[in-house]
Amino acid sequence: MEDLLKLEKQICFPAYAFSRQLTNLYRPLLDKLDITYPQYLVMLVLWGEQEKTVNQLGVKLRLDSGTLTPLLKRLEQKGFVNRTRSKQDERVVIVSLTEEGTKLREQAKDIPMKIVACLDVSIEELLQLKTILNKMLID
Amino acid sequence: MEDLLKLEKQICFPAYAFSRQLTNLYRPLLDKLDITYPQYLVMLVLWGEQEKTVNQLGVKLRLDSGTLTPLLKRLEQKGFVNRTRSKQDERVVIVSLTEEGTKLREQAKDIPMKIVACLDVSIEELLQLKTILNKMLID
DNA sequence: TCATTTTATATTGCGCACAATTTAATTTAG
DNA sequence: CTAAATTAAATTGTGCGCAATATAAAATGA
Repeated sequence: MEDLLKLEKQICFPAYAFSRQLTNLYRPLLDKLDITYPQYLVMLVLWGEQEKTVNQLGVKLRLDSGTLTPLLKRLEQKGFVNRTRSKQDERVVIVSLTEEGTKLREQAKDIPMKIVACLDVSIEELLQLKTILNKMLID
Repeated sequence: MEDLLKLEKQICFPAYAFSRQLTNLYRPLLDKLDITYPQYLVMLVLWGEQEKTVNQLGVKLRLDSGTLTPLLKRLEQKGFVNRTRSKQDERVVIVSLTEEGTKLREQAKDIPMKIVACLDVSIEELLQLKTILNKMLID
């Protein structure tokens, strides 16, 4: 008789609520760096790789130019990234870290730890969650 | 040496990406009912309980009036819900299903099945995911 | 070669999310 | 009983997300 049209039966609602809860947990920490959670994700990529095209960022973060272009302009305005057209291909925009953007990493280094502490579950469960989620991500 | 400031090391990014992937999976199905995913969540609650105040919806869905008020106005405009002030307490707005809103349930009944089919993982893993996520939801 | 197609980014428009503030009704305390 | 505090929604403003479209540069092909 199980009625799948019950909020309590849904898997999708917890995923949606959890995702929002996460960005709310990040908010006070990221406020100190003057960036938002999606902006932080871009910075994470750039801290790892120095520079990326808009397209490459989009593939990594699963976001399109409609989201990234204005977001990157805001990061540029804050002075954390540069946006320059590629000389070889004028269509391509290369996003790179400024000195300020590079330095920001220092202030961000203990954020992951603090977030995990908030979540108050075991590392095993976190890894388990990550494994399942990654498996469920299509592509 | 593990560098937690790596996108690949983050648990939060898969959660964020998965949540967006879900609403993208729902979109083509919900387009046919002319509602969005957050609107669908409101309908789920009302299909179960007939009527709720804005506050009660907010508690269940973890959304505030800043999000719900305009969303509910859109559902009202589509003819799926009524919004009426409580006679006992004029501050309270009661949201209830219209006949159209009630009928919409019929068209939604196989959506959960279709979504699960898209995800292509075992029921056990889904339940495991749901358990962990619910555990991680604070409150 | 030069029109056609493809690709990369940008723009527009809509609907969330959420912080901060406002408005108005109810509760409470003195 | 009334001033102060609390509560419920609404409003305002900012930043995503994403569909749809536009723009412009590069690649392809007859």
